[in-house]
Parts: sequence; structure tokens; C-alpha cells
Amino acid sequence: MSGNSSGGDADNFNWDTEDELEIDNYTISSHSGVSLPHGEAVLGAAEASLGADSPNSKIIDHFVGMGFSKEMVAKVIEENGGENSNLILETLLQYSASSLASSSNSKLIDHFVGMGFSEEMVVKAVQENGEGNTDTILETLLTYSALEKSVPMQQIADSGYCSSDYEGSFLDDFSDTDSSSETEEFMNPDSDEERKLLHLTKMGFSEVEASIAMERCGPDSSIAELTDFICAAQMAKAADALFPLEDKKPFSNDFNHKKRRNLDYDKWKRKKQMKLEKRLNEIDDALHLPNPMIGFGVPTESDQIIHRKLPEAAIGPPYFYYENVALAPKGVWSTISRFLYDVEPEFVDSKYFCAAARKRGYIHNLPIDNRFPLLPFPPRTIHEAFPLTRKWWPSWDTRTKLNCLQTCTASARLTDRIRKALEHNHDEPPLSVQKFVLDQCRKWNLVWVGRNKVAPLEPDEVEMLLGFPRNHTRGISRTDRYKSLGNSFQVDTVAYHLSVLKDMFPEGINLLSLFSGIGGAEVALHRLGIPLKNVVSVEISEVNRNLVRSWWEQTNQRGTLIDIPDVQELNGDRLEQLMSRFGGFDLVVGGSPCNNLTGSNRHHRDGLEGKDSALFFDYCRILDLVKCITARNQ
DNA sequence: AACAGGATGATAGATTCT
DNA sequence: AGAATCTATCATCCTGTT
Repeated sequence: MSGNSSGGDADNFNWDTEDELEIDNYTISSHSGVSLPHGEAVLGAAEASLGADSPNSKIIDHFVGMGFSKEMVAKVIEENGGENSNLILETLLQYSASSLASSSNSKLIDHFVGMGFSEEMVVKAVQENGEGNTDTILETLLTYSALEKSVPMQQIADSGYCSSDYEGSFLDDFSDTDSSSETEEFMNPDSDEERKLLHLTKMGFSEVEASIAMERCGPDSSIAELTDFICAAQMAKAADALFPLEDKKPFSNDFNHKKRRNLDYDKWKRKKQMKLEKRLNEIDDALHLPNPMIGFGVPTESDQIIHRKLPEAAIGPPYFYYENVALAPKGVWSTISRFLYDVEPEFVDSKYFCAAARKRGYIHNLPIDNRFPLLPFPPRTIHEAFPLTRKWWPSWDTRTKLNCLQTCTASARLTDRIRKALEHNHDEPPLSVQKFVLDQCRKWNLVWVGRNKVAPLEPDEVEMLLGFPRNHTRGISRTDRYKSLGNSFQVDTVAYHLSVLKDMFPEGINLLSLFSGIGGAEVALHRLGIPLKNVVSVEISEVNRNLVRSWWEQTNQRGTLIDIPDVQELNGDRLEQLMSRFGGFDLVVGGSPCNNLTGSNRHHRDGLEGKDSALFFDYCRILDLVKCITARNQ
């Protein structure tokens, strides 16, 4: 961060429009001595509204619980009313920022501590960002505190709750941390949901936040998940307020102002969000998608990283391997990484392994030296993969790789439209037509199968590109084949990462495969020549389970395959039972559903909290249990 | 089973601002 | 010149309706 030289940078917070002059000198905490022009009057009013019976007292408590001073909260509620908590939070953060701008360096740490951040956290943030750039420090602190507030799974594990009822223990552990709360009077915690709700409100979250989180995370979500969700949401909201410069918000009680504000609010918010994310990215550049996307190395490129340092908590046994789409909504990968022991994701595009792109992130604790690829190498270009298309391939279609293989394919109507668009021309079509056709070809992965004729890939061809044996998915409906394949691993890519296991487990491995799909991990290990001793495969789709079972028999596996339809079935008891029977798991593989993360989902791109993608937390839960049980049995 | 249906984020290049 | 901003381009393990 290039530094503004000192804390006196009032320019950073250029708010002086008429409406905002009144707050320009306002400071949030008793640590700084700047006083308000009419502070007394405001505080007087605020005092009055602090009574326990006041309708706003709950919301005041809420924000105080977040670390803001009572006076400041009261003032903001005075000015904005108590309904729009979003607006209140933004304003509070603006106040914080503005007071920062006028506070001196020596008071910097005190100031942040006064906001409710811990001293060591502040010192760290100041060290990292320099003293000058206060808004950067605030951002960093917010990031830290969101990270800290969320309770990573490993902490639960570390604290010794291994059995299937650890969530209950966790609840008990927290339920008496705070005795002063008025929540009891309206809640009677006899159901699990209400218990969680009560618990969350006691932790300082609002009832609304808690309910939303529970709705979004599902009824079985743990407190850890819920707090994580709320903190993420709070951080996003807080983030909105951190742009003091150009997009100034009118700040007054003027009704028209507010109305206008609301009209532009969404647009404004989006713009802010974008900018904040840009700045947050600068903070944790660790999660930038790499270019070229080769992870720690691919067999076809010379660039390679041989060493990495895993966080202590991540080191096995068991080994684990988690996969999901690389281009997930912002923050998703940092959350995933946080829940998986802070292991840095390895982003790899399968175009370095086969003829189709497939940008994915992998988080694993496997060694990364001495990897080797599956042989023979699969075709690496479209022409190699589909030699027959070469004859019809026009010179102006310069593709050499296909795009990501998806679950749907182009309609016949579209290929027909393309044919018609091209038929009118004897020579090269005009540029506009070329562009249209190329756009569609890229979008739907069309290949040339005749004069002016494009077609989507056949399921067989997709199987081949993804590294599965021919006819692996044969026998189910065409639509299902596309769907199952589109949701699968690219076998060569995964095998390259898993290849390091071969020397370590010459006798074979016990595999726990979550969200197995059509068995990409199993196929990869088999093709690597790593014997599969016992495989427990969890897969919701019966069609897919049958495919894996059928492959298992066709390939004359000697081991045991156990399939479980529902990931919820795999609780602590069941796992203990399975693990004592097999002697533990060597590897836990899983790629949790991505349909709430991917850009191609028009309707429910809800991020990790989405209905399906939230199953990621089950992966964490189960991995944690396995880790715990393994450690205990050693 | 076929079909239609945008939104998000990354990136590169051009343009303007400092 | 270099930073900041704008613009165009491209890719994306898909869902709801018919």
C-alpha cells in the first residue's frame, strides 16, 4: 500500500458537502478529544433512548456488541431511525473512519482498540499497513475479525469434540458465556433451532441476522457455520461503508435525500462493492487466480513449485483432496480455505492436461514433488482429439482447445441457425457472421462435423476428454450422461495430483470419497495403479452410484465398495464403525456441489450458503471427524 | 427432453487524469 | 510516464418452463 504519510489525512475522507459538514469532526470514542459542535444535544437525546424499554435498545445493544460505543450508536440511530440497520452500520463505520482521519498516530492503536478490536490485532494490522493509511488498517482489521469470529472446524476438533454430538457440546460450551441478555424473555429454547437462535443472539448477533443465517445455512447447520455466515455478511455490509472518497452519501434527515438515496442505492452499492473487492484483493492477493493457471505445476509446462509449507493443522493423516470451481463468487475460496486448515488452494486449468479447459481449485495436503502424469497422454488439442473435424474446420475458427465441458449442450435449433447463417455465403462469411458463429461455438463447445455444420460433443467424446474409460456412463439417458460428466473431475488432472500416493501406499489405500459422482477419484487412482482396498463412496444420485458399482465390477476390483446415498448418514458413529473395520482412511476426496457457485447458474448463484454448495460444510465436518478419530486411534 | 434464459468476474486494451 | 478509469470481450461442473 503506498502510504499517505500520516494520520492527519482528512483528504481521505472528503465528505464536506453541506449535509455532511456537521459530522466532519465527529469522533466515535472517548480516546480522541475532538468534540462535536452540538455533541451535547445529541448525546442528551441519545441518553434518553438508551433506556431498557426503548424500542431501539435492542438494536443499540446489537451494535454495541459489535464494538461501537453506545453514544455513537445512539446518535446514528437518532439521525437515521432504527429501522435500517444496514444504513446504521454504514454510518457507524463512516464515523469510525472519519475519526481515524483526524486522530494522531500516537492514538491510532488506542483508537482501534476502542472500537473493539484486540490490541495485538491492531498492532499487527498497523505493522502490516503502515500507520498512514487508516482505512486500509480498518479494512484489514475487519478482515481479521471476521476470520477470528468464525470458528474454524479445526478449532472444534482441537477442543476435543470428536463424536457425532460435538455440536451439542459446542452449544453448551457457549451458552453461559454471557449472562446479561434480554433475549430469554421472548424465547423458550426447547427446539434445536430456537436454541441456536438464542445462542447466536447471546453472542451479540441480531435476531434477524441469526434467522437469516439459519434459513440460509439450513436447519442442521452448526454454530460454527452460522457465525461464519453472519460474519461474512457483516463484513460485506461493513465493506459497503468503507468508501469515503467519491461516492459520498448524502447525510441528513431530509426525506427526499433518503428517497433519492434508496433509488440509487442498489447501483451505488454494487459500484462500491466492486471497488472494495478490488482493494480487499490487494490485501489478500493469495487468492488471486494465477495466470497461467498451472497450480504447483503441470507436466506440460516448465514452471513448477516443488516445495510448500502446510499449516500444522492441515498435515495428515488422513490425506485430503477437495475440489471446486475456480471462478466462484468473491470470498468463497477464502472461506473454503479457512475451513480447510488455511491450506492455499491450487488452481489448475485442465487444458494443460487435455483438449478442454476446466478451471478448478484444489485444496489438499498431499506432497507436491515427484508427481507424474497418467500415460498415455490424452489428446491435447481439438484436432488431435477429433481428427475428423479437421476437414470441415474453417480457417477463421482459431480454437485449439475447447471450453469447459458443462452439463448442458446446445440445442438443435441453434446449430440449425448457425448452418443457415453460413449457407448464404460461398466463400468466407462476413465478419459479423463469423463473430456470431464463433461466439456460439465457444459458448457451447461446438465442433465442425460437416460443411457449414457444427454439432455439440457426443457423450462418448466428453468421456474421452475427461479421461474416463469409454462407455463409462453408457446405459443411462443422454441427458443424465451429460449431466454426470459435466459435474465430474478431469481424471488426468486429478491423477497427476494423486500420483504421489503411489509410492507411499504400495499395498493400496482406503478411500473415503464424498460427492463421488461417477467416481472420478476412483478411476484416477485405478489408472495410476494404486490398489483400492476399501472405498466408501457417498453419492446422492442413484444413477451415479450404479455407474460406479458397475465400473467397480467391470474392473475386477478386489476391495470392498460401500456406497452411501446421503452425506448426513455419515455421522460420527457410522464413521467410527467404518474406520475400525478398515483401519482408518488414508485419503478423503471430495468435490462438493458447485451449482450455487458457477457463473452459468442464472438463478441461484448464492455462493457457499446456497442450498447445494453448502454441502461443503459436510465435507469439512466429515474430514474433521476422520482426522479426530485417526488421531485418537494412533 | 428440448429449449430459452443473463450475471459475475477476469482480463486486456484504450482513454483520461495526475 | 504511470496511475486510475472506462470499455469491450470472454468464459462459465446451470435452472425453470414448455
